[in-house]
Amino acid sequence: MLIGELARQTGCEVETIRYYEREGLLSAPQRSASGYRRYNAEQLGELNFILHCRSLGMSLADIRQLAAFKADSSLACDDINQLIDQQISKVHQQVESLRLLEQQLLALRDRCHDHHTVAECGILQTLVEASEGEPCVCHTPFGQDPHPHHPSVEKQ
Amino acid sequence: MLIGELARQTGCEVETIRYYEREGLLSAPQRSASGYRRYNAEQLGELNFILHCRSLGMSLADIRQLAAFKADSSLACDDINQLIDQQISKVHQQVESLRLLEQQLLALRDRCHDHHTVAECGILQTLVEASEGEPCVCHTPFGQDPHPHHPSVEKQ
DNA sequence: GCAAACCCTGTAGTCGCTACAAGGTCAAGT
DNA sequence: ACTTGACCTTGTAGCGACTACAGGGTTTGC
Ligand SMILES: [Zn+2]
Ligand SMILES: [Zn+2]
Ligand SMILES: [Zn+2]
Ligand SMILES: [Zn+2]
Repeated sequence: MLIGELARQTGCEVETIRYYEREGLLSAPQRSASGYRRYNAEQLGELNFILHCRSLGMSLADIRQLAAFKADSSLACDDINQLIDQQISKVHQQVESLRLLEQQLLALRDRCHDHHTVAECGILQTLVEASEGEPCVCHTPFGQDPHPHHPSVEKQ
Repeated sequence: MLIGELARQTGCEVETIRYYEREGLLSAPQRSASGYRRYNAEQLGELNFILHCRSLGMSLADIRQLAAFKADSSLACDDINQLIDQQISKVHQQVESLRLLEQQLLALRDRCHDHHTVAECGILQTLVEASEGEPCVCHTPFGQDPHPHHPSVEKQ
């Protein structure tokens, strides 16, 4: 199986497969006389493992870890559980901060209903006023502390 | 006001301020004889505007757009509303997919309770089985379609 | 014998910063 | 006058997880 066929079977782009190999996630495949990569069922499994973990939002570093555990099955699995727990709490935090963000955006959106000129747009007014130090609907929707702004979302 | 003072007043890192200037988001400030950037209240407002928008998850491209609107206030504000609407729907989608992700991770986590060896770890077993084409708890928790996996989270 | 479809390597771009390195400037203390 | 340290400057490279070429080689079918 050539790389294009593997890509078709997994739905993964050819360039991404080569990238995973470069990153040491996928073991280097055999090569044909002309240098083409030849894959077998084992590497199909390897790639599907990676894609499955990626679809669970895991980083490539996490996946490398998991693959190492897979290789040495006599180890204790506490580290696996911890890895998943960390992933869960990371995702949970992201959900929470994005939900807050959505509320803030909805409050901001509520400042402009009809279409008129920019000069009268409540959204832009709110944003400008906030930049001048006044409290804003988006960040103080329910009478919370006015400012500071920054750490609403930690990573995007 | 020098760049360090501006950084202190806004909570923004010095390097980030220079980056915003390079990206054309912040207007180039006056310079002292020795080349030091000197800021005034106007640029403090500009930077706070950017930081406020960033804290709402907007991209620098979006902020550039908003700044352009701010400059020409005779335009119709429909584009502003549309920009915010897009931001809302983007964030909403992220929330939804991350919530699904959290459920999937919790289902996976549920496969391993006690600490034992990797060979017996239900989490790793599930991941390996899924990579061999079998349905997995994480992606089919309530009897949904088994596979395909990929587009669970679109951007991270 | 030639075109299309595939494959290869290597490099650079994406986004929003962050972290240097290598140097210049300025105010205070000795 | 000299030194220390805090500040400032530019430029470049790195992060993560790809994506998009450029510039070539190979294979297949007609
Ligand atoms: Zn409006
Ligand atoms: Zn606000
Ligand atoms: Zn376990
Ligand atoms: Zn799954």
